[in-house]
Amino acid sequence: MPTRRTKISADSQITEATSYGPPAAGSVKSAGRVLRILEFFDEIQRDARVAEVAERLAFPQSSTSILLNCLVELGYMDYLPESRSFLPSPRVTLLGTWLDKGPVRNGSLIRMLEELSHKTGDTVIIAARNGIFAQYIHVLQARSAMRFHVPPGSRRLVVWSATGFSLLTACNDREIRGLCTRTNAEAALGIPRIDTNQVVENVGRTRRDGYFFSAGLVTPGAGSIAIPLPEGIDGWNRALAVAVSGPLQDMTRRRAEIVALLNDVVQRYLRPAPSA
Amino acid sequence: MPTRRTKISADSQITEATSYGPPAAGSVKSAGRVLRILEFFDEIQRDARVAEVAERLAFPQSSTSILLNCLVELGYMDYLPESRSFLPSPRVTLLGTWLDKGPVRNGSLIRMLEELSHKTGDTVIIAARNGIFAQYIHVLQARSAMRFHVPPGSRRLVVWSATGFSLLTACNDREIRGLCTRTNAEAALGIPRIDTNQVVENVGRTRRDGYFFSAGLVTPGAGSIAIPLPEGIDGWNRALAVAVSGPLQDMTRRRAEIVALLNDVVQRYLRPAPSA
DNA sequence: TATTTAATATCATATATATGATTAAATGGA
DNA sequence: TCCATTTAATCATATATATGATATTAAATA
Repeated sequence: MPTRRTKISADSQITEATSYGPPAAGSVKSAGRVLRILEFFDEIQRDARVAEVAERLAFPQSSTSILLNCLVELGYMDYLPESRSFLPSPRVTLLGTWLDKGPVRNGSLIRMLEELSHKTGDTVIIAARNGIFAQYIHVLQARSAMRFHVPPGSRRLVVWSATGFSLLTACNDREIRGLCTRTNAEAALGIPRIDTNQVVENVGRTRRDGYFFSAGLVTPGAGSIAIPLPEGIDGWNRALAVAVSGPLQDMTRRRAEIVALLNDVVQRYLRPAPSA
Repeated sequence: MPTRRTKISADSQITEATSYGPPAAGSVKSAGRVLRILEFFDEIQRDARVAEVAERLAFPQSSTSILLNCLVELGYMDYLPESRSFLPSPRVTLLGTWLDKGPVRNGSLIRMLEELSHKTGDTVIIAARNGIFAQYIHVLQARSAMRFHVPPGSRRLVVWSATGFSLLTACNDREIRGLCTRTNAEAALGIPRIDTNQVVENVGRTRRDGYFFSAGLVTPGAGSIAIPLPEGIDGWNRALAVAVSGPLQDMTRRRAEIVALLNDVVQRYLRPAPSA
């Protein structure tokens, strides 16, 4: 039996957030908060005051105040005295720009998401694999009235979610089965046991169809249509998947339309020239 | 006597790092560390192990280990088991991308810096104003043997540095004088008193010449040539300045050449079409 | 201007984090 | 395989942070 280093760290880091679903707790509180604050601004795309940040992220007002002022001090936030509001500084924009010379950095991935969001009105998600999870690394919230709010950073089991199946299309069956075993071992806390054969089958279907339709697979009442992005899309060969998510009824009805749209935008934004 | 809110928070946040120069302490330790880690990867542009990060950033190894694993947990870092190394995830790339539809986001600012770095071999800096400081929000380290290492986040007095004078070209004399007063009040801890008239004169010269040459103004033995960037370059009207920095002798000798190069790259990368 | 309301900073302290020392694991030779 | 070496995780605890309550400030209104 090979000892797995990974297992150790996973155990120690995942405390009460051991289960899947909602965001990861993350052991260092303010570390996570800083990033959630930056993502919050990413979501609202305007300046915001202490009270608003505190409320939306459910941080205590006093802590939020201290943290925001600390970020100003460090040069990652600007303070706008006239409105007593905060806004990420250009220093943030530069973080991570080097990572990707391709679609992420040049903005075509973002533009693609914006078109998807605009044309569907639904929640649009990019997911990447993180351990046994598919983690939502970027979320454009739905603009429709009836909507599920999906916080960025949310996780779903990679072996049991629409985005997960899409991510797994890049893996062979042996790897997939290994992940199922690992998932059943690590995440087996009240979660129904994952059926390995069914996972392999679902991934296979995703490969054949080019997408996966989830009808309330994780969230009852929610439907998701996910497709894998072309490999190498992010510069270092890490699989990514995009999903459109909304009320199940809605997704079911518009399934064909959304699948067509997804294929279309991927084709237009990500295929043509992978040059800068 | 008007009460200034800003003053209060400045006092409480700036502890022992009250003086200018080296990086700001920032009150929330791990908040700052997270961002310094991301910037570190920005600097080395490859994966790195715990030990290396710990050493280069002078964090304790144990703290570094915990923090990196926490970032993996949160989905901001990828762990590469085969090399036991870490690398920022695509989630980081998306932070702050919305902020700027212009040169920062589309990469032309970055490409401009890269060309500057390549052609001069010297340290290349972008600075933005942060309170009474010009803060280095992005730094490409020199590739020459004899070099000063300039950590990103470093600060200089905006009223007494090459980048500062460049940033102040966007301000009128009244604002500049106000900043001098404020600087003398807030930062007067062993720093020679700033001569307001001389500051106004230096900014004026920067306006006329289009650049400012600093001969060891802050760091003895170091020379800097700074120029203001066109306004609105970052999408929300925040002044930015670019500087090339190196050994004073070197800078003095190549002054004309570097000034010409700076003007040239700004012209080529940032003037043409401010469209996406 | 005085008063009310809303928003944010500050304070003391309970609590979570950061750290040096240690243990455990992985790697590379003999 | 075993040992030496390198690297990273873990532990207990000193220390720094997070927080509810409160004071302060600014804005809105009379």
